[in-house]
Amino acid sequence: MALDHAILVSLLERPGSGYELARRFERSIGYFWTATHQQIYRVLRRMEAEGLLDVREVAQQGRPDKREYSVAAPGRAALSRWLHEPIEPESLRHELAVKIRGAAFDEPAALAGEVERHRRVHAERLAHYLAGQERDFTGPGAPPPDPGRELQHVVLRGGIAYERMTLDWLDDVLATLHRLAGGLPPS
Amino acid sequence: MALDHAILVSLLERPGSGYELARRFERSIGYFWTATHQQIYRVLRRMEAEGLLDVREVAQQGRPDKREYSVAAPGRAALSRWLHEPIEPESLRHELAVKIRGAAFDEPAALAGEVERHRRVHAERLAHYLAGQERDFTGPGAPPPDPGRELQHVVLRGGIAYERMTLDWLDDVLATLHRLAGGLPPS
DNA sequence: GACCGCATGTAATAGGTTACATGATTCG
DNA sequence: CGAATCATGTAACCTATTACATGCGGTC
Repeated sequence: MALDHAILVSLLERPGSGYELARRFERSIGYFWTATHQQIYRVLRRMEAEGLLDVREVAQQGRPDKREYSVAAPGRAALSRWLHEPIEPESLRHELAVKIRGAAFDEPAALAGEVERHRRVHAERLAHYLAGQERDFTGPGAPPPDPGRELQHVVLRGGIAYERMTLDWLDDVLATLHRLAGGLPPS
Repeated sequence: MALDHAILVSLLERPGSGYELARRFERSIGYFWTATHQQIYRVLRRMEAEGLLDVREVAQQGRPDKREYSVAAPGRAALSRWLHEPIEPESLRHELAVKIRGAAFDEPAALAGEVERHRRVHAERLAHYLAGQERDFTGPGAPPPDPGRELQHVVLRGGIAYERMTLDWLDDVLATLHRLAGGLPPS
């Protein structure tokens, strides 16, 4: 049920439509929780029916109308209850690692291209996070800090640390694949 | 469909029963892919029906019989095909990060206990990985390296790097929560 | 006698992805 | 005129989790 809570947090940070939420799940919130628009619309309907959210139809000029959701009192209470419950520390789910172990039963060197592609994607994500950090937190035009922003920043620092760690690890993987491919480079 | 491939890799590394696979998914393979026994039994049945796996009924003394699965030729081909397909670099899914951002709308300090609990779990995992590394790869009794083991080792190093990064990040989170709780410590 | 480990499953539900569908407006 | 963006949804399917269920053998 964590999508429910991610939506509550995002709507508390700023009310918005399903479409806007879907876009946030491609950026900011999406750094650590993903969801597609189909899923978001489904959950929004359910949460509205459960009385956790309020809706306001907003007419717009030059654009389709939208349904702007905001968090109702019971929604806030539900979030608060969840925040005080313990959750299970979660485990990784890393498909590429399955491939790497599987490479032992195929040509290990054939995987290098795929690993390099992943490396590029992670390098882009890191650059994107760093730009966001500069823009929203550490740069000259950034708004002054407050508790909510401090917490957003520490989560972003987690994303940055994750991408840096991943890049280092993928370099290790590439070096290992090259070593296995024959030429042992000088140690 | 990645559970299928994780099972193929694990059975190629060593044939085994559903029960044994479930145990491996709590250790080694489970470092980067999780699955419960219910799911594993269901998928094994399907993969057997699809001809990807062979089964052998093994009678045991003092224990229930078991169905030992191994990878059939079509299974090996399916794995090889998958290894040559690109996969999407995946995104994090970190429930604790949702909680941290949500803490802005509750008492931030109340989250410190939960974060510390997660920190302890990750410290235990790191210790467990390091012990496994010593036992299986770097210690004196470890078997000699071969390509398959090198690849297992580089995946384990990824798990170690992940846990170290997570511990550092959780320390950052705790420091941030304490700072928000009032006393600004000397910088 | 109670509990743990080995071994296998079913059933119900929840969560998530993919494909399909519609319709307006703006930009090149 | 075509493509992209804004905006909302349905339907089918697949994947994953939780709860329930059984039975033997060994250990405390």
